[in-house]
Amino acid sequence: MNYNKVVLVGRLTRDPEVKQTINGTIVATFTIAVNRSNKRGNDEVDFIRIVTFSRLAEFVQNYLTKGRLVLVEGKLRINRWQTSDGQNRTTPEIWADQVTFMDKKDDVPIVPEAENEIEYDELFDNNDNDEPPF
Amino acid sequence: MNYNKVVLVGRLTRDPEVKQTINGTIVATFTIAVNRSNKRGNDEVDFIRIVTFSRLAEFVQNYLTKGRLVLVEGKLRINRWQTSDGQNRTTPEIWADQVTFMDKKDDVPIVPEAENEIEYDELFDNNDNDEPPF
Amino acid sequence: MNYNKVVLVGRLTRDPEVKQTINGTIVATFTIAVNRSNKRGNDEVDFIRIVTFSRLAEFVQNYLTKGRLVLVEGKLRINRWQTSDGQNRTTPEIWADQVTFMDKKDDVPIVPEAENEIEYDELFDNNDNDEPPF
Amino acid sequence: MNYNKVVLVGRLTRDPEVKQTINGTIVATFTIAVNRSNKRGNDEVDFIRIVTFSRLAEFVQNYLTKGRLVLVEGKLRINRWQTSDGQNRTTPEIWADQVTFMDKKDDVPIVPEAENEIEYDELFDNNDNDEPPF
DNA sequence: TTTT
DNA sequence: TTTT
Repeated sequence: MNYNKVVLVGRLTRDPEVKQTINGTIVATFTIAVNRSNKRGNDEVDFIRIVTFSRLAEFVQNYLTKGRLVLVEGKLRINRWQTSDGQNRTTPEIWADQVTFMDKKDDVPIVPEAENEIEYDELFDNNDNDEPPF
Repeated sequence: MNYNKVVLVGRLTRDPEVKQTINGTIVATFTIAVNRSNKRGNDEVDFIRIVTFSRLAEFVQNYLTKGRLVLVEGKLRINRWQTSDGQNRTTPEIWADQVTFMDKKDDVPIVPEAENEIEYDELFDNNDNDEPPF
Repeated sequence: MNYNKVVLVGRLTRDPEVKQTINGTIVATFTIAVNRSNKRGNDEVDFIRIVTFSRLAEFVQNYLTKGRLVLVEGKLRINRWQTSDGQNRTTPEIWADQVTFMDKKDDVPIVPEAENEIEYDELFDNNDNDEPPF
Repeated sequence: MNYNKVVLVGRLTRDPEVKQTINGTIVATFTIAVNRSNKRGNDEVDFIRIVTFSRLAEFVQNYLTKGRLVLVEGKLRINRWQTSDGQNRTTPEIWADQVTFMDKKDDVPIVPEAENEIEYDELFDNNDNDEPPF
């Protein structure tokens, strides 16, 4: 009974950083600048940290660079942690499950999100009446 | 450079229908009534057809019933097809990749959507400075 | 207890059409082609009809043209109607409440969506302790 | 060319707090707990701060209470501020433009979001051919 | 009926 | 064809 979805379009503030977890999973992180569309200028920005894993992280590593415009879909996480002197801190970040280019540069592969890989027209026998395909 | 996302909350108008594709994939479909929140009454409704596959379809088959309130996330598809006498028709439907209960009945399992199954706290060595965990 | 949200990114298949309602409200409609990102080519498309009103319709009329890439946010409506010989038909369309360019051409005004027009920094007295601004 | 949208479903951790800005605008804030749907238990939660203004804030003040399940739609803001001793801090929050109940208690008014208030059926002259209403 |  |  819970739901958490974020969709953002913005530009990379730097090239992504890539690390590996202790069990070998690749993790790519980057920050996007999302301008707040206010009428008189564009001085307000949110800098939002994006985290990607595995196959999506490899895509990010290989193709995303500073300045590119991307659409990011994922979940908002509010990470809670402590400083060395025991103060509580909070870091927001998006765990992305989809990243799509919104600008064209060189040709770049589409990153297939995790989903049903079924071909629609192969699904059913033809029907020959006035009903929709399902 | 394309994106397609739909999020709906509404009630099942009937129990789901379950079929199988010619290669054995299970397909469960149902319609939800999504009321348009107009101020003076609630007479306007959109009846929206939802299609689910595989594991999600099994979940739908096992737990969704007429009248239940669900959140559905997926993609809008406008299917084009022809009647037997050659007329063009169009059927909108949502190919869901997530279905979540919004009402409580008996206890029911969470359906895990396809996603990164990584445990956050196992990811990295502890850091002992004033930096966030990544 | 209902919710209906659609977010799409796609290209205009033609220039918008503009009409007026019987009481003078301007209505601009257009269709966007939203490609389904399948791996081996890009042959599958959804053609989705978008409807805008009033101030947003004027923006659409003035700045949107065939081929432009836009992000559209709105509600899915399944309109039910009858043909002249009494057959039931159904037409899906998106009633947009936000349209944003995703490609750059000439400079074009931002269309302010209906929202809270409050300036953040004018909101409160300065606080001079360790608390966030609210 | 920027976009920022968040949709969350979760429960209020406390009753909302209500303040006023220096120019009289009412501001209601509250925190929702959004559980991460992990398979083996439900120990992980994100506590996400929600900010509402004006009419929506009044609705929040009058009807939302601790424990209620709500759907919140809005924009993610990463507020940057400084502590009294000059340290930089960051506070994430959602500026909501829609809040909807997801549980039923007593009957409660629908809060109309800012949008086009046009009645569909009053829009056009009747058409009596095989075309959809627009 | 369709966009790149 | 329709849910609360």
